[in-house]
Amino acid sequence: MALRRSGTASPSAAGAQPTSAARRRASTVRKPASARVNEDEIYQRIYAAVLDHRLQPGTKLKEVALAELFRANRNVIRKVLMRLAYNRLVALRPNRGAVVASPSVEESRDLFAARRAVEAAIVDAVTCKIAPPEAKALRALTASERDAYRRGELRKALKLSLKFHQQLAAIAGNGVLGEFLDQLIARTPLVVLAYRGRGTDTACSIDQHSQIVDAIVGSDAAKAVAAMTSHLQSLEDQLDLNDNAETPTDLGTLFDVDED
Amino acid sequence: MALRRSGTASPSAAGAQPTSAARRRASTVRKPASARVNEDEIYQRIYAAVLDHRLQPGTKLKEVALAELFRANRNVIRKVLMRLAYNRLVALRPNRGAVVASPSVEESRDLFAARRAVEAAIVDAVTCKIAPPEAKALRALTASERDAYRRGELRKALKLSLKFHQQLAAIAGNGVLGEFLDQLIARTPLVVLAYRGRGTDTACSIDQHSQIVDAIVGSDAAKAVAAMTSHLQSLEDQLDLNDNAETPTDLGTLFDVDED
DNA sequence: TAGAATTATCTTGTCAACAATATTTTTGTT
DNA sequence: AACAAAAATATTGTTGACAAGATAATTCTA
Repeated sequence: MALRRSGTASPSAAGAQPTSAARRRASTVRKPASARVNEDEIYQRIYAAVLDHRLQPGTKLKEVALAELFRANRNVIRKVLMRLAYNRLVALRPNRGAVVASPSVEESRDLFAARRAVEAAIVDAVTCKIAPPEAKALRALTASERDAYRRGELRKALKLSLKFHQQLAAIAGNGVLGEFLDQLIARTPLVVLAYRGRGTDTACSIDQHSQIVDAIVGSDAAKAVAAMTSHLQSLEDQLDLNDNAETPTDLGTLFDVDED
Repeated sequence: MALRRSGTASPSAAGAQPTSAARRRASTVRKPASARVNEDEIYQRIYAAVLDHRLQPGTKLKEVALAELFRANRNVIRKVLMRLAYNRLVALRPNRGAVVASPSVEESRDLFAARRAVEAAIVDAVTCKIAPPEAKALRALTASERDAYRRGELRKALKLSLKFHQQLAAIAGNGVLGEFLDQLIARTPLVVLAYRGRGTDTACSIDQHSQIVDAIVGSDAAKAVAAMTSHLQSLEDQLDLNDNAETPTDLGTLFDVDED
């Protein structure tokens, strides 16, 4: 965090135009190709591209192409890829570059199990130390979440849903658990994208969020934990995590095809 | 992982001698100063130095000094420092270099709370899916741990104690939780060193480990979780995590003194 | 002599060229 | 035409030099 820099150097250096190959790949991330961007913006950009399914699992992320695309040095790209690899959003194979990660069924299950463990602990802590203003803030969050859903603003609703979980972590006040949750949240969408089944999607989650808050303000820790656990379980249940699924995207990865 | 390389280049290149400043610092890590070492060996070396208290919290880790010391490129050092920063063993301040992390009291408490959450989940999973051979392996581990203690081989005993926790994670079979535990275990010794109080130390932990195994093989998940939780709690209780402690090592950090 | 401003030195951040490895294309053989 | 070997290309890994920033030392002023 806090790696900010003033940036925005003079764009007059009319030097290197991206190669045609780089331009082709550039269309995948779709960027105005203007000023150079700093490190964590590149991170966010690629991250968003992965989550929006614009970059499918298995896609190779070549350093020079990304560097030319973002008008950044290859060194910066390298750091970004390392960060992404750390969060398991990309896989970094020695001497063979980075590819968008394709989480296995097992990994997906583990991820949700880990979320249950971590968020159960968070909810438990929150129930013990919740104060009226914080409870109010949680209520407000679920309310605006519900609003967004009713208006059909799915994008915003999803964002607020994320914020709900992170808000709980903030109230719990455990920085370490907070970091873990961030990591888990970062990895979840990739799993959801890879294995999403029938699309009840997140529609029902708002009620579940409310139930969690109810239990918390009622100081019923066991109930709150149970509500959170079943909430996450229902999310996992919406996925197609059957062993017969044969990991749809892994096929592309296996043969190393990156269709443009 | 698996970044191994054949390495061991000819040490005959009698070129650049380390500067006197670099040599002074070198004494802190104490290394024969021979052949160049690869990335994760450097990582392990610095990690061990931090845990052995040879590198006190707050000590600056300058890139060139480390590079000369390990006969490595600055780039390699940089990657190592990033990895260490990721595991919170060092703090990476922009434009100001890396220092050995000095965990706060709050962070230390959070760490143990997180361990309780994660390891509780692990123990719970283990109790559900334990098989006879694995149970036997756990027994063997605690046995050799006890042996090491009786022989006074504290170093080995500590190592086996670590292995016990990691073995549980392995049996649980959840890779994500396993990674989390690894991170937590990596950070724990720094906290223990910074805040260790009266030295009952880890002497009692062997019995507690046995109790955990007992509950597991007895298929009593609740009891096993409770045993693990109280085990970790007793470890935390051995530390001086009172707010009045004024974070002993932070003083050195504050004034940026790195006494050689 | 104490404190502030300036200069000098040291340290990290950035970059471009080179080396090593992997991938693709071409060529030759059966 | 299908397969294997070899060359050509492309991609990642490494290195050293330079720029930007921070720290330490010096000089100047009150």
